[in-house]
Amino acid sequence: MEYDPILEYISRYVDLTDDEISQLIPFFKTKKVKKRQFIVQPGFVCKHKSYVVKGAFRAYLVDSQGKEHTLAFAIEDWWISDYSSLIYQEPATLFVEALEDSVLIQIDFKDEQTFLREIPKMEKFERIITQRSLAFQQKRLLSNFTKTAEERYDEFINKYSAIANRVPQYALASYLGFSTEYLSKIRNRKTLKS
Amino acid sequence: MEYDPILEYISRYVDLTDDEISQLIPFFKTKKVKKRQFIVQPGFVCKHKSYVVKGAFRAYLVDSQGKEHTLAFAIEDWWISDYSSLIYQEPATLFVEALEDSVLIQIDFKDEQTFLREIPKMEKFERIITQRSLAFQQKRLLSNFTKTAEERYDEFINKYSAIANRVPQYALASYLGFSTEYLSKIRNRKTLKS
DNA sequence: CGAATTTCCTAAACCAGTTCATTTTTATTT
DNA sequence: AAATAAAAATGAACTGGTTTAGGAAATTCG
Repeated sequence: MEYDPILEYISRYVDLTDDEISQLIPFFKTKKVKKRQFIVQPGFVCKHKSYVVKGAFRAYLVDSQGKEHTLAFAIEDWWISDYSSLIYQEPATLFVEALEDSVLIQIDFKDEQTFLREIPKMEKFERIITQRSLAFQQKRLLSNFTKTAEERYDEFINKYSAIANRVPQYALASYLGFSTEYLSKIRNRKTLKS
Repeated sequence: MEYDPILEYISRYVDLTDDEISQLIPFFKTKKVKKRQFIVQPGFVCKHKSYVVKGAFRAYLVDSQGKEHTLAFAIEDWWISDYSSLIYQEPATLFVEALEDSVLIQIDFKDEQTFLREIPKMEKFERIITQRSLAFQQKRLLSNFTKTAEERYDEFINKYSAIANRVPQYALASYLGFSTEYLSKIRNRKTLKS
């Protein structure tokens, strides 16, 4: 069924009864977006969290000098949003852009507050996936501190080759925290060696 | 009472009944630690999360070149631990060290699993504070990407002067992601200006 | 298909922040 | 209070990564 992927995702962390599943389903909304469309933009409050059924996204910030910094990627079976904007319901600072024609399942922020009250197991689900995101973010911060640009590149290619092959290189460079020019230099160094 | 600070903290996010409070209290353990003592060390599984009643701590990593990188500080009314080690119950990679003689309230990881089952409101509490930590971490990552060393220093001094004045400068430099020597340079530049 | 736009690559000059080596200052211990 | 250890400052030489400016490929779309 249409919502099987997201239900399967949730069931990895909590066991929902059939009843709970039917309570939950009305809160899901499918949304299609075309390449280069934005689902979140600075200045507007982020109203839902999005689960990627098909396609690819990036969340990025444009700084005062006009440079882009990618905070997150999402492909199939990942979530994406402007997290601060969503939980505090304040204007977003990030762009979230489709890198390909994509399909999402969205959950409205207010709806989520409702079902968290109605289905306590969903509190547990939220708690667990947030804890995991936090652990992930901490690893990334440490990786940025302790590793060189080239080491971070290698690490990403190994861990997330599925993403690396699908996103533009300028997006990858801005995720890893260096310039596109330097990414070229790194890749060039590597092809010379082999 | 001994546990008032932590109960007050929890009550900012959820309303506990007197019953729930008495259910919860047996899970708290007070612990005193001396300056330079470690409450978490690499290789050992982190067994509790700690709420700081009095004192100051830092969580840091030592990289392959022997350099230290501070992931977090905690003073009164903050929490600290090696988060990954705690939630996955795997060996820690961080040191968590007391920067002053301190007093903690600790919650054992397994005990927490128990009361999360017994007191559903605590699931909500955990969910909310984890969400906030995640939002905080994302801001920090973006700040590292978009700002210069001096801007990050200024920002920290403004937002967390209480911490900045209490922790050694090498710890602050390693939190902000640059060398102690460079921190000296920044401070020197500033005192010349004024 | 062909034109326009977006993405990717190259190379030299440059700079923010590091490294190394030494000194001064401040805490801690006896 | 002296002795020792820990933390902070200084300055010169250096380097990892940026900037600027240009050209070559690859996509997109009428």
